[in-house]
Amino acid sequence: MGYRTKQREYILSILRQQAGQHVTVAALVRELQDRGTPVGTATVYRTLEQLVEEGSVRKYVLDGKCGACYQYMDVSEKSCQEHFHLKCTECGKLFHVSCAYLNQIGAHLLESHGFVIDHTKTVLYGVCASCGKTTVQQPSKKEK
Amino acid sequence: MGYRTKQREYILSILRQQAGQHVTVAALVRELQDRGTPVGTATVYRTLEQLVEEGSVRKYVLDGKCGACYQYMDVSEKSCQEHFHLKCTECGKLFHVSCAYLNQIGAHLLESHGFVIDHTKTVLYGVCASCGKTTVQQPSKKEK
DNA sequence: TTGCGTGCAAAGGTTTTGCATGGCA
DNA sequence: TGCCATGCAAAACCTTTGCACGCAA
Repeated sequence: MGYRTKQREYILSILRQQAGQHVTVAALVRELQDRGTPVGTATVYRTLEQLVEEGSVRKYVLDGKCGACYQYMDVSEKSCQEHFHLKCTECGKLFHVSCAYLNQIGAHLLESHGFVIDHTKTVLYGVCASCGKTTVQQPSKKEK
Repeated sequence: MGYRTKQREYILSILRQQAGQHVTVAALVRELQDRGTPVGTATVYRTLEQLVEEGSVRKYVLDGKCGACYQYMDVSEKSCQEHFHLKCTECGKLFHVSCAYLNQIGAHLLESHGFVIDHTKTVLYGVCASCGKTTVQQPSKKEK
């Protein structure tokens, strides 16, 4: 589905290169620009939409602040690579955590609670290691 | 924190009445209007922001399409600091889950990842038992 | 040649912000 | 009285859409 155009190749090239990581549309457009292969924003959106549909890319809507994030799933990971996302409420940083222990959670939720977790939309909020050292669980909003 | 203004009361009144349900800012503004107690949109946003901060209200960003959803947590639920919340993306229902297994997660995250999870902000998204029987989690986009 | 893909700009919607005014404490 | 809260409008953003042109098949 879809023609094989150079714009699509440029976009896929970046996505594959950063497979597993989160990329925003803005970052993607900037990178394309920097590489000397600029692609229109609308095209980027339209292409990503298709990729999400066909399952090559996941779309995350972490919070309205900075727009959606897209993540390329390479073939091997597409089915099994399940990891959690931790977002620090202090520094806003996003952590990808994929450890055996956490991976059991999905299975536990399903077996004991009949709940199929969607890693695409789930984000664990809290305070990361570096912020935790200095802060005393104080939800701040002023540091904008 | 914050003055006790009538606008705030109007907003809280609606939120409390629909406790547990999710409300969009647009719907809130419309309802306020219909009740003959209109409140400026900016004020609604600012008030909700405060309520989210103090934990009375939860903010959900399910998909960028229709804006964020807000959900009032009544007092009995507010103190659910030590268990997880599961929200079904199909029926929108919120589940409070507190089992020994899940409670270990907080400890694990802290010990192995230095991450202090905030249960008041964290929601696990997925498909609940009853919805899972019939649905096959298909990311659709057509039903706008 | 056909029709999808692309780019640009404009439109659309949500959320934020600046500023003067009004109300709580 | 001092400050925060409110409202309005404008701005800021992200995303979508219309339309003419270009390119893949």
